[in-house]
Amino acid sequence: MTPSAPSSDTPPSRRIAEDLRAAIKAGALAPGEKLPSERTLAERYGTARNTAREAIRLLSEQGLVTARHGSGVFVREPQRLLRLGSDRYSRANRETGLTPFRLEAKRQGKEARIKVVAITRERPPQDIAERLGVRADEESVLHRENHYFADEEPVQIVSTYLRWDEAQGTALIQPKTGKDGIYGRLEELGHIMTLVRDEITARMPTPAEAAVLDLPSGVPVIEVLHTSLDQEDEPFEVSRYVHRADRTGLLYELPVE
Amino acid sequence: MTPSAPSSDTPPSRRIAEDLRAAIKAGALAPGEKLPSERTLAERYGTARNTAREAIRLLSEQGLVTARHGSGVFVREPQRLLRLGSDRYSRANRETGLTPFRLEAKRQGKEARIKVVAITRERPPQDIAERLGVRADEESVLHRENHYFADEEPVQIVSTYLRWDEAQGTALIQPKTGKDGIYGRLEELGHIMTLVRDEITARMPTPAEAAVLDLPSGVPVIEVLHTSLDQEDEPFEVSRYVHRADRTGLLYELPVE
DNA sequence: GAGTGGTCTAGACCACGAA
DNA sequence: TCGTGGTCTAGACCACTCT
Repeated sequence: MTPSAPSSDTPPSRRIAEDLRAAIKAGALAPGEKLPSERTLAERYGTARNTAREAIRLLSEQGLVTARHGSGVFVREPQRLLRLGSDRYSRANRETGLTPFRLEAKRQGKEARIKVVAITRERPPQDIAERLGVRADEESVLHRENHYFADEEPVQIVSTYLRWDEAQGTALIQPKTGKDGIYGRLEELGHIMTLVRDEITARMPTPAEAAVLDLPSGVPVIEVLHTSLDQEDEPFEVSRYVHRADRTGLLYELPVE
Repeated sequence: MTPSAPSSDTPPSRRIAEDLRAAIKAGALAPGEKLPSERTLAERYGTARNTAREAIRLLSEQGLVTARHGSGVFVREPQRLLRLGSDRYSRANRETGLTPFRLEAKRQGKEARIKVVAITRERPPQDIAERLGVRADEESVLHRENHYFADEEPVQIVSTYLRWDEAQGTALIQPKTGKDGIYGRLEELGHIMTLVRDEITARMPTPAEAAVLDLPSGVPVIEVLHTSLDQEDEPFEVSRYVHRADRTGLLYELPVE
């Protein structure tokens, strides 16, 4: 709103950043376009290269530009979002034979791929244990970790936790869980999904997440802690979704009253 | 996961950052605790001060630490989240006489304050116009902008958009909208809220938002584009919520099928 | 006043990408 | 090969906080 006068006392690095930001917002620097090089900016503003570099760092922290080593700094292109709707858990969608992720990817003409990273018995993290109703000090859960790709680009990390005593010896500990996926198997175990609870936060990625998701700086992740409750209001599955925020939108539709 | 061996070829700044990150995760550096000063780190690792500084910058980008000018760099303390539940739009809650925000703040023993920043007639942004079903090339909406504070700390920016032709001349253009707030007035205009649609994304804040919300670096915002639909499935109110992500969690509970 | 982070300089060498 | 960003050095001065 108030441009707050990038006046004389604002340091050069911010001045440069302000100018570039304005140029980007005004469209003078279009998405995908290359910014002047650090050395050029430095000369143009009569500063040291590090000062121009600091300006660009500020922009990249804001998610406006991405540096590509060896080739330049570019205005980031707005990404089309994968819209994950609140109907993604519904049985109707399940019966298409496509998982919600595949469905959404297909809608955008992208190829979905899911990589099974790990299927292990573990001690659950505290927040998972609380929600699943199991002990955090025992190896009480089966942990399935998957990475999801759209057109070979990683877009989400999913960690699913199930009670070990239920999963043990079933297809749930196999890479391929069969028709309708894990929810199909869980239904056979007597769990009809009747209510889901999604707890949503956002934060900056850990270095490990940034590596897996191939995240440039200035892109946060959305974390969804998802709990499935059955016909007896018992939680039977908890998952942690970590989405790259520049590729993902969530959509919740709910009746009021 | 794989610590990926912070080996000999990783640059000193990352090495320092890795070490500090490990110390924080292990609890050797507790939340609220002060890190060694940049000059101390530089000496300890035998580098220039700028290199130690770069390490700290990496951590602050990850949201792990906050620098306080003149006093030091501190491990960020986990904040208790304001949990905004999907029942926040329900009439039942409305009838407590407290807005959802006041309700949640009260639950945490915090004092809520709402500041009316602007009430103006405007041309709506494109995304708002689409959802409200009005023209984007005319001054077709009333825009109410509010800032929300918990214990005098800003936590969200809310921009509410209503059709100008409806709002004009009613209490909706007043700072105080009367009993049950704007939804009370909109109900008098014949709009019963029957369905809400929330579209959720996360991103880094703009400089203006960072200023209003008093955001340290490494803290993203959650943006919720909220649409209220009435008994005829017509949208009658669209709001954009911008929450600081380190203070806000969203909670959606929904029946399946 | 002493110690802290914030900003800047004027260099240097390296790693990567495109031609 | 050349231009780009990535990292680093060894200084400097300023602005802020705390005591």
